[in-house]
Amino acid sequence: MTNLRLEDIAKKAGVSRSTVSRVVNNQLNVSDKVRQRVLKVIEETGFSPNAAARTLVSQRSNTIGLILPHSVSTFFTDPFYPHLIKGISLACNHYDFTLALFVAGTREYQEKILPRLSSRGFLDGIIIQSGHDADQSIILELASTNIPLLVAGRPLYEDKVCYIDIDNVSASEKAVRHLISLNHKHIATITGPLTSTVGHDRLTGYKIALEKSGLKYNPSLIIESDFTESGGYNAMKKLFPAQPDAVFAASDMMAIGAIRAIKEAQLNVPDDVAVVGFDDLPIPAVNEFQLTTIRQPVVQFGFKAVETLIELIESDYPVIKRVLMDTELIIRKSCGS
Amino acid sequence: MTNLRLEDIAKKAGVSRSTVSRVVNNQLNVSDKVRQRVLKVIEETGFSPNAAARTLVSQRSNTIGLILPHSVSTFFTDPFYPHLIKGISLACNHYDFTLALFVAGTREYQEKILPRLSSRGFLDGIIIQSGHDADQSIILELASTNIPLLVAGRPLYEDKVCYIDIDNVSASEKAVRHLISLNHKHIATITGPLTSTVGHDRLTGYKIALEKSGLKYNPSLIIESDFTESGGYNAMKKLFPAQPDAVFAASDMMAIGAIRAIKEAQLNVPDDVAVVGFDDLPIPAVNEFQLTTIRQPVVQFGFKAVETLIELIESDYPVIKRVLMDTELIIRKSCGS
DNA sequence: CTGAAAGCGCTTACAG
DNA sequence: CTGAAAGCGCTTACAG
Repeated sequence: MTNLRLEDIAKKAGVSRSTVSRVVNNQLNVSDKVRQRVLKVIEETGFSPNAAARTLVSQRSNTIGLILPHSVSTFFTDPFYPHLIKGISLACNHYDFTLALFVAGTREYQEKILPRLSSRGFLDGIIIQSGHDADQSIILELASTNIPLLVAGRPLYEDKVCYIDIDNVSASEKAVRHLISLNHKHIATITGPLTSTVGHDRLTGYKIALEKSGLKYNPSLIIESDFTESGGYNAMKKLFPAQPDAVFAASDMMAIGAIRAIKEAQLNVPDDVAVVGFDDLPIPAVNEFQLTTIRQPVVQFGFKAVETLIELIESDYPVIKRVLMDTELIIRKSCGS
Repeated sequence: MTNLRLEDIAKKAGVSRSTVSRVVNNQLNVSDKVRQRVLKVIEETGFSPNAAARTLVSQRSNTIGLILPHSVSTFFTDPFYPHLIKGISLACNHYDFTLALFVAGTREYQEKILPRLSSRGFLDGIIIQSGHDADQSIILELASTNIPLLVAGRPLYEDKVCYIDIDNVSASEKAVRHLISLNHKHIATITGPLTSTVGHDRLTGYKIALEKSGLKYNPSLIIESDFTESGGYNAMKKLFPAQPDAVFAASDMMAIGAIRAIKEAQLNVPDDVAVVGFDDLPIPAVNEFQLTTIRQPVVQFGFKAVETLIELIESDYPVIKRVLMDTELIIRKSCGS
């Protein structure tokens, strides 16, 4: 564990530096006798090779960066992020990569971080979690560094970069179709911010479902909100005049807020207003309200993101990749049956 | 942004490699004329120095590791972690360090991660978030690698390693003293797991407060729990027979669970049973119940942890550091006035 | 103020 | 199967 070099191990084992290197890297062209001798010395000394030297010569750091850009203030309330990080960490451990985490916070920090991100020989690839319009410039900047880049969340200029996302459009369509199949006619939606592609895509799914089933599209049944509980509550209050018999909220937190508003209005869920959410958060409230919702495979999403990035890293020529992940409709009681 | 080297910039600017290096590193012994010329070429080419080469020669990676060990299943529900990560990230950005995150998950992964952690030339220092008994072996293992190590959370063998922690003992003492000052006589406590130093220290503070004020120590007023809402709820139910007039819960979530149990028992908070929590979580429930609690400076804690680690890294000889951070009693209505 | 040279600790053709 | 040597891209005394 001290500052031993390959050279020192070589001397102790009575072989050359090259041979020790081969043993360390599990190459086969070493006689068993020599290998054992070298392994013994390594064991005894606790030697482990210098990562920087390895990176320098092999041009591979086995490190990937995860960037959470400044628009992520929900980082602290939304269980999405811990789960995403879990999935990414699992995959990094599995594939022997190290994860460098960058919480950008503000534009100022983005600028401080950028040089570090783009310095050669540091990161083999980068995942940036986004989907918000405000992050598009940093995405394009990163894309121009030639370091393999994967956007987690559909970016605005999707033709320029590789990305992975939940299939928000068909997930939402699935949720709304379920409401339609239960014979609801006046289906409202509370959207996420339409400055983000997530917000946008979930609204698109809603529209497609209506269209396919021949239901009328009614603008007064659509309220833009912000993914939060209080946002959902306020949005629901604005929806009452339009007399919806069902609501598709683009997040569980908004669904929970909406339910609070519905109950305050002395109405019943699901009899007066059916509610479907989105996320399937592992929080007590989702259970308490028996929320029907869309389950996002967040951990798998993170895992798959790393796998996809590694493919990009190992590909010899530039490729454009798109990955969309399927979701599952979880039927509970908030929309009747 | 392509694979330019110092050498290439030198050639384009008509100077030596050494000079370019000096300019890049902002050293002063370069004439202004030459500096400008070099800077211009750097600007035009988008050159940025190779991090691995730099690390190799300078023996400094400017990267620190944060390890979240396997006992951290609360990672996904407890806002402590995102806030900790925020503080650590802020400090890393500020001091130009990069954060490598290791979510150990299981013992198996701990073993996979360990070689990477201890490989020379990769991390300048390591922060391990812990305080749980189960993590002691990995802490001791890391301590033996000679890489500067800071434990975030008081470790079991505190004489062997550097650590930073919230001052849990005096925080709890402060909380319980507050209850005593309000004339409560039968003060119960719901502790965290006593297999963790946090759980332990908060209980110690409780005992000290009682002792100092001459109140009798009554074992039936102490229930061990697990920091969760349902844990607090169940613990409170067990406490009723002992007829407490106040409860100090070692976490806000447990306090909220306790309040639920108290209300179910048709009792009133704070008139029948006063409640004090611990954390001051930024969640709606804390506000809703007007919970009197101890505010932990979690973001500052993370920031300070990085600063302390950097001191360790920059110190020429091994030192043992201890940092305890102060807390604040936030008085709301859950314990009367 | 500037440059030539050594060296950080590895990997990997190349030769034997 | 094994070793000598070159080279990855920097920094930093040393000399001028």
